[in-house]
Amino acid sequence: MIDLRRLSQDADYRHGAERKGATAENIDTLLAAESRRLETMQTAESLRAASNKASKEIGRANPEERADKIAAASELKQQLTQAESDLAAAEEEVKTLSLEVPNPAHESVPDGGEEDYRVEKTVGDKPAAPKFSHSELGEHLGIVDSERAVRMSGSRFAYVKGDAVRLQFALVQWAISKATAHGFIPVIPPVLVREEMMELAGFFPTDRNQVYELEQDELFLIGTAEVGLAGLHRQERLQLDELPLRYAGYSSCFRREAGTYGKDTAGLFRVHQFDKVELFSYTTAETSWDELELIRQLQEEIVGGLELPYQVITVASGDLGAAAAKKYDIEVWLPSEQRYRELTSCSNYTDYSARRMSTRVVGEDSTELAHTLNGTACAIGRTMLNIFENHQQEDGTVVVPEVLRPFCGLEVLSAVG
RNA sequence: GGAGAGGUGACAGAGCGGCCGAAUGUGCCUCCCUGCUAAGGAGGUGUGCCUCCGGGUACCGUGGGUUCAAAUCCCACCCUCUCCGCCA
Repeated sequence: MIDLRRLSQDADYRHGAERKGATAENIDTLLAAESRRLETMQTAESLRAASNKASKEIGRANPEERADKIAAASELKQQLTQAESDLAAAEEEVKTLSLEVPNPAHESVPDGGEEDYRVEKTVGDKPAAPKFSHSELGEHLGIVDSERAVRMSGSRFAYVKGDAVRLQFALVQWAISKATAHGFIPVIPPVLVREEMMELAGFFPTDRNQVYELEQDELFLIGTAEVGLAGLHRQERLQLDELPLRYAGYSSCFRREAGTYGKDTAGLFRVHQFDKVELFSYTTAETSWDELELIRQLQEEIVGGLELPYQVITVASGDLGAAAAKKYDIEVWLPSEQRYRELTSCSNYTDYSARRMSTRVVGEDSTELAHTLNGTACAIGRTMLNIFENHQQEDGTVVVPEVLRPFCGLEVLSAVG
């Protein structure tokens, strides 16, 4: 949720929201609704004050005065009921309209849409197309079996087998050890959550059709560990000296991938179920921008440590999503497609998400909303497939990155069986 | 899945429909006393929102209801705990 007071008073803030697609009309309508809400709230509260006062007098009144006083209080109560329903309507309107206004973009974010990102840096050499694409390689070695998974569960599922499993666990261990070194606390969150948590974490209603629902139990399968980490300190007041609070959540993630028919159908690139280590930080307003850089740096350490060629981009304002004020993506060169594909991303949500969650920081002499950030430490499936291609030798064998060897004891991936 | 108990402030734990934002105890903060510490004494100690900065208002698991008035009565839901069953 945006800061309505600031939206009405801070021109830069307002401009940031407009850069993300909120129209002047959206904003003015919202602000008008907000001032109506404040007005009706004041009316309702003063009526309630009068009503409370009248009620208290009844308790102290003589028996013979009671009837009159009750009648008078009853009259006030009717007015109050009306005022309260006006207020509820005004609040509803503000709530609905505020969903249309995204978290303002940071000044360093370029204008434009999906294509208008800014490349911040490029690292590593881009290999030529490999002998096997990642999906061919998986089938070739028998370590990713999509064909049988179709029988089991349908398209966009896979059996991961043999050395791919060992590689997966090595990646998890490696990523978590890197994150831990930066103070991130490892967490395994629940993968099934209530509807309310999906809303509070900002995934509902927007991404509702991307989420699996277990109707019988009214629970939802998370699409990322971010859900559990964002909700960890809901309605809590964090102490300034315990910040930043950093978490690295490891979980399976489930996505329906609605509306992606025909895209990336082969291999592990886009599947309904995958594992991921997700970073999440709670900070103050003063430190969140530094924290974003820290997360990005950690992500680069991970991707770079795996010796994958990548570029870092700053996502343009129109492609940010509602919550992010700024977002970096790390895109890895995928040799079979001869282009960069997204592997990780990290965002500063500033206070937008914390406002909805009511996560606050108690300072020296004031309490303010926390700033939250999140980022991918390692999307296992996608990282593996990037290794399959970028570390593939001319003969089609795949060399395991140095840093993972202590964790899996493999130098080269072998075929199953 | 079956049976029962319960959800009140940092914690423990009271609370007749009005004088309850809520006793009391512990903890915490300030001060006094005191070689130090402990003990003892005095005062203070929740959060959100609105504000003409005087205040006002809301919150006792959540949401409804009854009433002039609800922590207190009614309904539904959620959660926790105990026992039994099942189980990685």
